[in-house]
Amino acid sequence: MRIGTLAERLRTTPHAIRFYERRGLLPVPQRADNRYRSYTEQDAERLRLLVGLRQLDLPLEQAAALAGMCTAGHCEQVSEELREAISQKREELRRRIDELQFLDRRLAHLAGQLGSGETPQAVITLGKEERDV
Amino acid sequence: MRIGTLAERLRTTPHAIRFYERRGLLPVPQRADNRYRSYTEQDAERLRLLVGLRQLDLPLEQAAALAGMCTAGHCEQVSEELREAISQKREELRRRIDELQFLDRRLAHLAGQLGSGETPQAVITLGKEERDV
DNA sequence: CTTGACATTGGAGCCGCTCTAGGGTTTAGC
DNA sequence: GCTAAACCCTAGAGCGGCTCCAATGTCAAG
Ligand SMILES: [Zn+2]
Ligand SMILES: [Zn+2]
Ligand SMILES: [Zn+2]
Ligand SMILES: [Zn+2]
Repeated sequence: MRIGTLAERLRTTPHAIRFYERRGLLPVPQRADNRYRSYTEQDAERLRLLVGLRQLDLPLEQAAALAGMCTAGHCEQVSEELREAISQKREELRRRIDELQFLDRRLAHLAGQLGSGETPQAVITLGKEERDV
Repeated sequence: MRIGTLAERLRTTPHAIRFYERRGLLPVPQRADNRYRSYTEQDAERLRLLVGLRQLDLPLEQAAALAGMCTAGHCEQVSEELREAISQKREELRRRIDELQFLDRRLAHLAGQLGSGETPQAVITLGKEERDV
């Protein structure tokens, strides 16, 4: 299978696949006579795992490592590490969501102040730094 | 005032300030005899606005542009543009928060499946691509 | 005088792609 | 057989917004 076909099947792009390869995150595939990359079903399966793990927003290196292990049959260990990674990611998500919601409330408040005639300087307070130093 | 002092007052770093300057987002400050950057209160005020706007997570270029305009006295217009930018940013935030919450639910579901003995491959479904093509 | 904190410059590194330039190859229709 | 579209190749730049590094210069306190 050629790179475009593989990319389409996994809803990614040839660029991304080549990028993973350059980074050493995927086994170097065979080449046809015309130098086109030629992927097996096993290659595809491994990449499918990698892409799937990336969609969980795991760091690329970790996603690639887990995909490699799993393909090599260490599914138990992958399962373990994955549970751990998921729990960490969920904590990170909770923090991030809180941040974004906080920012949203701040923006709502600001919009209100601007609407009632406050100047930008007055509104972008930042605490007028010097006061609390 | 030197760059370190200014950075501390605005809770940013000398690196960041020089970075803004290199990007042409801040007026080039005067230099002392020793070639150290020397900032006036007006410089500080302008940077304060920039930093404040960045904390609202406006794009750097836009934050810098608004800070410049405001410093130049076009506060009305800034106020207008800022309201618009805030409303757009809030939409973006809503979308982003939805995404993150969706991912969080997915992760929770996955953790459950892994806990009840499913293999990673089975769980990182991705729809087993071929089916819906 | 020495030590340490501060300043200077230019440039690399982070993340994970995405896109471009400048080629070569395959494929479908006519 | 020919042409045009769509694919493939490589190497490298670019994105945002800093952060950090190296190598060097400057200055205040003890
Ligand atoms: Zn496995
Ligand atoms: Zn208020
Ligand atoms: Zn103003
Ligand atoms: Zn289910």
